[in-house]
Amino acid sequence: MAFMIGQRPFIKLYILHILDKRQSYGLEMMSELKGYLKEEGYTPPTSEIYRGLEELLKAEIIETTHRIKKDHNGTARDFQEIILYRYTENGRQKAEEFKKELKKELDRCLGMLKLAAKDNFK
Amino acid sequence: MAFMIGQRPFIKLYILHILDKRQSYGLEMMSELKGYLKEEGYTPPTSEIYRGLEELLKAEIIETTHRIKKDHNGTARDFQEIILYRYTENGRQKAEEFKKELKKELDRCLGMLKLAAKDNFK
DNA sequence: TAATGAACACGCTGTTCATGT
DNA sequence: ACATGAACAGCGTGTTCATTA
Repeated sequence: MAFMIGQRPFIKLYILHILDKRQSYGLEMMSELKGYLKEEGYTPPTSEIYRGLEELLKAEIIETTHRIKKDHNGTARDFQEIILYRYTENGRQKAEEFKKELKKELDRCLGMLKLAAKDNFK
Repeated sequence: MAFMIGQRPFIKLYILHILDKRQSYGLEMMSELKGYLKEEGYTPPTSEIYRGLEELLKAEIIETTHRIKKDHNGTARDFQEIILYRYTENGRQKAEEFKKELKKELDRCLGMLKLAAKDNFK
C-alpha cells in the first residue's frame, strides 16, 4: 500500500462532489477546486483534471454529454467548445463504493499526519 | 510544489525524534516507527530507513559513531555489527530548521485532507 | 538471523507542448 | 485567450536481491 493518498483520487473525489450538484466541464471543475485548495496553500496542475476525468470515464461512473458550444461575450471568437460531464445511470452507486474506499484512505492519512504533529511538534 | 508530504521527510522526522532521546541504529529505529504506524494502518518498507539516514548524514545533521558489536543472546552467532547514529555538533540546530519547514508541510497537508473530509464526507 | 544497503521497476505528477475554436 | 489532452521527464517508493557478521 502507498504511504499517502494520491492527488488523482483526491481530485476524482472533488469531481464527483461537483457533479453531485450540476453538470460541468474540465477547466471549470478545476478552477473551482483550485479555489478550494488555494486557501490551503496548494495549486494543482491544470492537466490533472483530465487524468481524473479519464479514469472516472473508464470506470463508467461518469459520461460525456455531446460537445456543446458555450458563448463567450465580447471576444473575437464567440464560441468555445466544451465537454460536459455527468453521472452515468449507475454512476452514483459506483461512486459510493469509490468514496467508501477513499474515506478509509483519508482517515488513515489523517491519522498518520496527526500523529506526526503530536509526536514532533508540541 | 508536491501535492502531499513524502514518506522520506516523514521518516526523517521520526529519526530525529528518536535521536533526541538516545543513540540508535537503522533497524531499531525502523521497528520503533513501525510500531507507531501500525496502529494507523500503514507499514513502511524497511529499506526506507536507510534512505532517510543517508540524507540526514549528507545534510550533516547526524553522524555515525564507529561500528559496534551488539550481543545476541543464545543464537549461534553471538555478535551483530550495527551502526549507531547521533546528532552532529550543530545537528540539533540544523534539525530545527528542517523541522520548521516540515511543520509547514504537515499543516498544509492536514488542511487539505481535513477539507476533503469535510466537503465529501458528512 | 540480524543488519545494512544496493538495484530494479513502476506509478504519480509537475511541466511543457500541441491542437482546435 | 479558452479548452482539451498528449508527451516528456524526474522523483519517490515498494519490492527484491546482495553482502556481511
